[in-house]
Parts: sequence; C-alpha cells; structure tokens
Amino acid sequence: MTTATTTAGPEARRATRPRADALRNRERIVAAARELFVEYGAEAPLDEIARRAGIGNATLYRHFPDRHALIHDVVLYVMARASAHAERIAVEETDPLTALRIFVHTAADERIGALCPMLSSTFDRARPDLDAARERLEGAVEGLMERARQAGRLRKDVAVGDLMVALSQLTRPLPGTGCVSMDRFIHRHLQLFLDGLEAPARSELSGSAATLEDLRRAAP
Amino acid sequence: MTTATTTAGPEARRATRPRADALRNRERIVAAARELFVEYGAEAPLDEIARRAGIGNATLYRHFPDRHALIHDVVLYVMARASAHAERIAVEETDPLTALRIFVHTAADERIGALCPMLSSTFDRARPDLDAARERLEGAVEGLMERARQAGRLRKDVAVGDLMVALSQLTRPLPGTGCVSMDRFIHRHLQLFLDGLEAPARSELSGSAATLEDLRRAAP
Amino acid sequence: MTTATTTAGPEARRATRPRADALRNRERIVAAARELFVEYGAEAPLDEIARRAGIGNATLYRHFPDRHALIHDVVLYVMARASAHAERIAVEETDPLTALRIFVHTAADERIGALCPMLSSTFDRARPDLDAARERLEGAVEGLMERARQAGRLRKDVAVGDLMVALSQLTRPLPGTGCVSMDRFIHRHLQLFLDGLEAPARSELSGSAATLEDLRRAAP
Amino acid sequence: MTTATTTAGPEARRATRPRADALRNRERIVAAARELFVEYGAEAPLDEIARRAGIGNATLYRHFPDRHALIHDVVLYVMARASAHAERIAVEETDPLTALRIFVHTAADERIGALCPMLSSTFDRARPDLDAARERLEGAVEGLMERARQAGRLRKDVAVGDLMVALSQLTRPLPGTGCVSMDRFIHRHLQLFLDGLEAPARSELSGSAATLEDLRRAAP
DNA sequence: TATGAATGAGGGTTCATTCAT
DNA sequence: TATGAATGAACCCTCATTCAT
Repeated sequence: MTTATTTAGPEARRATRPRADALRNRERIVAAARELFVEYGAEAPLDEIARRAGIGNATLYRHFPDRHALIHDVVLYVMARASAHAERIAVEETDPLTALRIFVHTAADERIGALCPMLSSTFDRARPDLDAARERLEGAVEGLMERARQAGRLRKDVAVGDLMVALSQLTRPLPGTGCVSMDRFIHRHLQLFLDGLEAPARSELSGSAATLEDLRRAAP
Repeated sequence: MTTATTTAGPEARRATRPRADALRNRERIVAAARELFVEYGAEAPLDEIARRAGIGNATLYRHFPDRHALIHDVVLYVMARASAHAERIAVEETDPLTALRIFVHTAADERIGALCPMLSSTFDRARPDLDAARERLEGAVEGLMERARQAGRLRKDVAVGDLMVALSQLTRPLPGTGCVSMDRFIHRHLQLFLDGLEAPARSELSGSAATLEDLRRAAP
Repeated sequence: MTTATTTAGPEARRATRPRADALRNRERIVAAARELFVEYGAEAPLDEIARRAGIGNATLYRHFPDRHALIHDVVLYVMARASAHAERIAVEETDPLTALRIFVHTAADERIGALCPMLSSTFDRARPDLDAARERLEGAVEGLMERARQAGRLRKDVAVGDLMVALSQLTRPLPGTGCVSMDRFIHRHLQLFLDGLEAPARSELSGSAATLEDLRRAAP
Repeated sequence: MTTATTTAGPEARRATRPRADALRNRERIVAAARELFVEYGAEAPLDEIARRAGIGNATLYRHFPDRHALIHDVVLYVMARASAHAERIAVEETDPLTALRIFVHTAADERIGALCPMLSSTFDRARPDLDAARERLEGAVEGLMERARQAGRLRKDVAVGDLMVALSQLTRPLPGTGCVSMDRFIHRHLQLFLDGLEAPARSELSGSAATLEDLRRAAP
C-alpha cells in the first residue's frame, strides 16, 4: 500500500512486481514441464507442455526464452522440493537410517528423476541461482547422511553426490508414456542401494566420495 | 554368387542366402546404432547412424523397416553379448560373489545401458526371437545368482530381473554427447548396489523378486 | 480533465483534445519507426519500435491500428520534412541548380529513403491526408525544378516524380543492420544523377515526365 | 565415359557426379528464388520458393542449408548472367557509350536488382567462389567502361563499383507483389544516371571511384 | 490511458520414411 | 542391391495483434 505509481517517466518503472496471472502461468508451465519431462524425457515437445499447462505456445516462450531456460527452472523447482522434504524429515524422524530411507523413497515418489537433465552435458551448471539451490540441497541431505554416519550406521566412503546421482538414475523415467510398470521396481532398487550404503561397508569403492559441488565441475 | 540353399533360419523363405556384403552391412548398422544409442539416446537420427556405418540411409531401411526394428536388433545384440559374458565368467570364476561382481562391471563397460529402450512402453516385447535371447540371458545370469544364493552369499528376495533392470538404469547414458564424466560414478553405484544384494538382507523389500519373463509381461 | 471543445481537426469527433503526453507518445513512435524502417526496412518488428520509443507495445496499437497506419504516418512525416527543407532552400539559395543539389543531398541525409514503402503496392495511396502532403511536396520541389528549368539549367523532359523516385531508390536502406558503408556511395550517385538532369539533355528518355500525382495512380 | 563404378568400398566413392534430376531441381530452386527475391525481397518465404520451384520444402534444404546459402547462389547466378551479357555486348557493339547503355538496360531487364542482398551487412562477402565471379564481372564491365574512358566519352572519376551499385539500387524491386509500375521509371532513371556519367564531368564527386573489390571490403 | 501479458498463425528447420536411379 | 534424393509432418520459435489489469 505504498503511495505508488503517481508519476514516472515511461522507462523509470522497474520494480513493478509481476502480475498475478503471469505468476500463475509460470507455475503451471513448470509443473507441466516436470510432468512431461518425467513422461517423455527432456526432449518433450514444448508445444505439448504449453498445451498441458493450458496456455498458448507463445506464452511459454515469453516466460522461458528457450528449452534450456525451462529445464533450468524445473531443476530448481525439483531441487527445492527435495530440499524441503529432507529438511522436514530431519525434524520429524529421529532414527537416522529411517530418515534417510524415507527421504529416498519420498524423493522417488516426487519424481526426482526429473533432475537427470541436470547431469546432461548440455546443461549449464554455472548459473549462480543453481549454486544456492545446490547448497541448500547439499546441506539438507548431507545433514541426514552425517547423522547416520555419526551413529555408525552409514559407510564412510560415500557422500551426498553418490546418493543423489544414483537416486536420479534409478528413478529416471523411460521415454514413452508412463512406464508406471517401472514403479514396481524402483522402490526395490532404492532399498537395495540403501542397504549397500549401510555400515559396515561390504566392499571397497573405486574413486572418492562425491559432493554436489563435484557434479558442478563435472562438465565436459 | 553361391547358389547354395543349404541352411536356412526359421524365417528364411527365399532360396539364396543373404550376400556376404549385405550381412556385413547389417552388422555395421547394428554396431553403429548401439554406439549412437549410447551416446545420444534411442532418438539418435537414423541418417547419422547410416553415416557412421558408412552406408547410405536407404540401405538402413532395406535392413530395418523402421526404428523399432533396429532397436529390436540392437537389444538382441546386447543381450547376446551379455549372455556370452555371463557364461564365460561362470566358467572362469569360482567365487560366486566375485563372479557376479565381474559380470556386472563388465556389462557396464559393455554399455549394457543400451538395453533400456527394451523397458520402454513402445518396445514390442512379444516378438518370438526375443524369447530365445531372454531365456539365454536369464539362464546365464540366474545361474550366477543361484550359485551365490546356494552359497548363502546372496539375499533370497531378489532375482535376475531386479539385477538387470537396476544395472540398465544405473549405466544408462544421458542424452547429449558422451557424458563420460558419469563413468566416474557408475562403478561406485554398481558396487553399492551389489553390496545391497549380499546376504544377509539388511531390509525387507516390497513386491516380489522379478524374472526377465516378468518384464515381458510388464507392458502397458 | 479539460473539457475544452475549441479546435477540432477534420476527424476529431470526441470533445476532449488529445492529452499532451499522448501526443508526445505519438511523435516518439513515429520517430522510432522512421529510424527502424531506415535500419531494418519496413518489416521492422513493431515491438522493437515500441521499445525504442520507450513505450509499451499496446500503446503503439492505441495510436496506430496496424502497421499500414504507422507506415502511413511515417510517410507523411518524411514528406512534411522534405517539403519544409525544399521551401527553406528555395528562400535561402538563389542559384537554381545549387538549390536543387542542396535539396537532394539534404533529403538523403534526412533518410528520405524511408519514403520507399509509399511506392510499394501494399501502400494505400488513396487516403486524403496524403493528397495534401503530396501537393505541398510537389509544389515545393517542382518550384525548385521550375526555377532551374526557366534558367535553362534543367532538361525539359523530367519532372518532380522522376526526381523523387530516383532519390528514394538511391538512398533506400538495405535490410540488415545499418549499412552505413553505403553512405560512401549515396552522395556520389545522387550527384551523378543530378548531372544527368542538367540541360542540355544528353539523351532522349523513354516515357514521359512524371508528377507525384502520377505515382498516386500507379497502383496495381 | 570412364570405366566407372565397378567396385569400391562404401565410402571410397567421391567423384560421383550429381544426379540429373537433382541438378534440375537445384536450377529450378535458384530460378524461383531469383524471381521471388525480385518480387518480395530477400525475405521471401522459403516455403513459397519451394512451392514455386515445384518441389517439397525439405528438398530446398537438402540443396541449401539455409537462406544465406541460397542467396549466395542466386547472387552468383545473377553475376554470371550479367558478366555474360557484358562480354557479349563488348563484342557486338562498337560504339563505347552505346555498349555501356545497352549493358545497363539489359541488366535492368534481367533483374540485376536481385544483387542487392549482396550489399546487405548479413551477406558473407568473403567466400572464395564469389571472388571469381566478382573478377569476371569486374573485368567485363570495367572493359566496357575503359573503352568509353579511352574514347573520352566517360568521366574519369567513376569506376565499375559506382555503376553496379547504382544500377542495383535503381532497379531494386519494392516489396509487395510485382511493382511492375516501377518499370516505367527504371529505364528513365538509368538513362539519366548514364547521362551523368558522360564526359565531360559536370561536377566534382566526393570520395573516390569504387571497384567491386572495394565492395568486398565494405563489410561492417 | 498505458501497459504487460497472452495468443494463433506462420516461417525455418529437422527427420523418419519413400522414391527413383 | 545400394544409393542419393525427395518428401511431408512435426517441431521450434517469432511476431502482429488482442486482452486484461
């Protein structure tokens, strides 16, 4: 309720907040894109995404100049949701392994596989807004892992990058309409992977534990 | 210019057996397709596959009426190689867990992730020549697993379908040029998964152990 | 909120005369359009014109219902400026050939090439406000030419239409960003053309001398 | 009539001459493009060019990867025709000024205005095949001019670049369907320009005489 | 009134597939 | 048979124009 738009030269306007309907559209686009990326992969037709979002195709381009920009925002969105889940679970669940398990299965149901485009070589990992999202996610998940590590329940040679990449790959959708049948396997595989993470370690791993920051540098 | 009519496969109808150069072309196409499927995903342009194989695009169509047919043969080819590996390892390695581990890592290096299109809903799992390949692969890998099971080294609630699907997913290539950087993770993840497979089981799995035959029926 | 009904142009219907800022916007739009027509041709994006004018795109449409209307006004504006120049030069310069030369080169620097859309078949030459502008321009330039003719310095078989069309074509901008390099040629070409206009005529011309009124009728 | 295609490895083939129908298509495309560039400017829709050439749109892309490539070939084609005209006229017409006049008017009828895109800043003037075409055209036209210069009929401060640019601009088509009405003016303007070129010079020109090579360097 | 946002139609380009040599 | 060429459908993206604030 500022005194507001009294007078101003045509271009003196800057901080005008986005219109409510535009914001709603932007959210719809991201939601539709996440769904279609999950169903058809990151090559899903943008026109179809627009249709699913209930808007015209050109509106999508007003919000996202190209496919990369859209993927970028979907990745941010998925990371934010995963972070929120991890943070909530850290508060609600006291047993450290259980917390980790809940997080992993919840992330799967949340289609965290939509993060996979981030791993592709065409993804621009250098944009600064990604750093904040990455730090938040790393903080939250590494928090869960560290608790389990401290309790002697998690092997010591793994880190958050290992978990997130495997989680993304194992839940990564197959192109072609809803491979719902895959859901049957996903939670089994995740559980097996989790079992492999437990301490004591049953084998020696090659390479070294990976952070999310490592992924950032993994570009070609 | 042989006119021999001696052998003939089940579907051979014409008297002349395929010319040697035609056979060679077919092999080149399958090899190039496997490479490009690994590098760019199953959506790799067919013209590019033909170019990589050193033949004209129309020649590809003479051998494979459409993309599905080509994927089909690539899948058969990859399954055959994986089967051969499993059979060889069963002979060469006596320790059952070690044998399993060697198989898994070898299959990864062989880009078994190219099997993933088989899991897609657009893949025709009903074709009879797949049955033979599946039975051979199932026999070989289940053989390795059963040995470990008998030795009390493998948990009892997993089967060959679990292993092969997770193996495919974890090694599945990312679209966009060779995400070689992923290689750094792949073998770590596979090892963690293998650790999770060991007996004694560290958790209870949802669902039931899956055979390859189960995958056949999992179509939408 | 003035309620004045004093003056009203021919088509003014509403009582309130246009607000000062609206008038200023209209002028800005025409100025920006002329610039962009010169730089990119008459196909310049309207959104870009609005941006250059420092206004929103919809405001442009409030003033000009479509691209034709905008072109129309730009043409009127350019004609008015050229007329003013010709009238001023007629007063200031006594030597008739020199006056003509000054007019031509001045018009070139004024980007009279923006008149070219007027020659296009899609231009509506029938609108009445064009008649007035045309008559003024014809009067002014024909005045300059007639003086030279009377003095025996200008060949008799050319008229104002010949001069203005050639002037427009020779100074017409090339599409694509500012072909400033063309400026090097423009004044040379104009001078050569002027030399060709001088009496005595060095050749016989086909057709007949053209007035601006002739151009009006030349539509398809 | 070489012994020809006996045997060769798949990629050993190189010098295979283009198929007759492909060559015919290529020529049709260039012809249609020249027409449409003349009628609608260099922004003419490629789909329309393909339609006019009687082929599918994708065929156009097989021959010319993008609009620039097509413009390039049209420019080469127009330059070649103009060169041929100039060379023929040099042989057939003995009076040097008459020869020049015939060349200019013939080039206009040949729509040499289609050369204008070459002057645009988006045109790649550096490609080597242009050099040959430019040298041929320069040689032929400069030959005509030099004869007139030697005979004392052409002013000394102009060169081939001046003539060709003015010729292109004065015959340059207006966007919008067939501005045939312009034809009425074109030959008058060209003649006036030619009269201005005659010796003795009636004025002093700014800048310096331009060769076609100068145009090559005039890029932004 | 002035504006940012929305939109549909159209052009540019790629690609799976078919055709003709 | 193997091939280069042709094709239409589908996609990406732009832009003139309209809508809602």
